Amino acid sequence: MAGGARVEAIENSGHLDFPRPLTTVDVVIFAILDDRLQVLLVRRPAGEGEPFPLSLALPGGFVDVAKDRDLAACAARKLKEKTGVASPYLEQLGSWGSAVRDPRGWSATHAYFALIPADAGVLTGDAQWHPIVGGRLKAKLAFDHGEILASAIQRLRNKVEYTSLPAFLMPAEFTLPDLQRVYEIVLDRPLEKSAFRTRILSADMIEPVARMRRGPNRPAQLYRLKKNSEPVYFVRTFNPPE
Amino acid sequence: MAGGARVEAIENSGHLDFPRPLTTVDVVIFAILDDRLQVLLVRRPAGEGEPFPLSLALPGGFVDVAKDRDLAACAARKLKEKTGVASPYLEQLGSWGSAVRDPRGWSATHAYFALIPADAGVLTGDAQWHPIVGGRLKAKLAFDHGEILASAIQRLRNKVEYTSLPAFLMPAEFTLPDLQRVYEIVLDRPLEKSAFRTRILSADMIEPVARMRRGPNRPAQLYRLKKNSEPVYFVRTFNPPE
DNA sequence: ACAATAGTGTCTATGAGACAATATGGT
DNA sequence: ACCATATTGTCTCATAGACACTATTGT
Repeated sequence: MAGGARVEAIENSGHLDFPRPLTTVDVVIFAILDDRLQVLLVRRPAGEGEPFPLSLALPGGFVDVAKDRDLAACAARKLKEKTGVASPYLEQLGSWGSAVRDPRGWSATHAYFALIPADAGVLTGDAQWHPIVGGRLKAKLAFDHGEILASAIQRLRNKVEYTSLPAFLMPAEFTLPDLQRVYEIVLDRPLEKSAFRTRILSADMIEPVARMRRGPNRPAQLYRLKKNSEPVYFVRTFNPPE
Repeated sequence: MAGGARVEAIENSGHLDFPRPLTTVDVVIFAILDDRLQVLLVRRPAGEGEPFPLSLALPGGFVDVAKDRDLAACAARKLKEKTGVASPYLEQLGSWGSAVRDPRGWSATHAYFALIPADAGVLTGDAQWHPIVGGRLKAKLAFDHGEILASAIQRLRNKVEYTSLPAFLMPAEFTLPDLQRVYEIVLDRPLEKSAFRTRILSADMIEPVARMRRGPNRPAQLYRLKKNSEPVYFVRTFNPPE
């Protein structure tokens, strides 16, 4: 911070009295629905002076210096408001700031990245799920939110290669084939069954529960995430194809 | 942005008229000097009303909405001012914002992370190198800069396990043993010679130049980074010990 | 019995770790 | 010749990929 910032006291006052950028927080919220990766988007308001009226945008908004203790709390609040989910996987994605990204002036947004289980929470208000097809969203988004979303998708795919992140997209109980399907949906390529099982089981991240999933075929063992739900890092990626 | 943010228009204008956080950019600049990883720090000014007077801090300062086109440009400017280096490896580290990190009020900083070669640039002004010993800095830093630095060290170490990042800490020409030494300094553990060479050479990130480094023993081939200096991601980490 | 999916085993390839062997300069 | 470091090779081990095989349910 502040190498040269001149802070003058109140009498000397007027200190810190230079223009400040607008400060917002936006959240990229992913879930798996209908066997697809989907992202939660809201529609911009149409009011007078609103930028990008009625465009789709990431949920987010201005930091409320009275209400938000810190950035992560602000992101968690926005997530809770839109989805009702209280303790998801939430990590910081990065920040985007420039003179031109918001027509109202120099602005910087702190972007977060959340994974929630398909069965968690209930949508509130104007938020809706939109599928990611072929690693992209069909629609154009307001501001630079398209860029932010692309960055989130890339980060997710990247991390899925070598971490247990998809576990946070799963419902409370799930089978190994379920989990593999989620990995495959995110990576958009098939994975090899036995290598997948070996990796996941030796990572010690899930534990079997006493029930099986039954269907018109051989039942499958149900698992749940182990308590300490930190993501696990594998020492190798899934070897990319080609 | 702005899903629910109530922007009150007085009629229509005067909106956006709520308190905004202070916005700064800080840069964690690493280099290898004296066979150690070092970070560039500045001393805080002592003036009236300055927070953390005379403490050590990361170089940085307020975003200048008149001068800085975007956050990355702001970070590059600050790096240039302190080191004279124009095009280093520069990536975003994350952002830290809260009501209490700066006594002057709610503030958010966008932290960047730079790697520069030992022989690049010349320090200007108040900036000085400080060694990282045992993965930590001895001194306490102003604000939450200790936390930001710790995060940068962790990110660096993490990425060094599976990327070619240390290449950006090297001078224009270097030998493979030089590069290995830098990896070892950052990771603070020895690496195995032949595995290291195989990995680096098969990554196609460096190319031999026509000269050798000569000394009191067998000469070593000099290499340089290949043109497109994107970092390379390996599919495995260096296997951690134990 | 059959279909369908769950789960295991076998074989090969790749690349890391350990460590030995060889190469090439200066002195 | 000898020292010191560079560079290469050999052997073993872990894990991914390919793919076949076995297991267990409902119908």
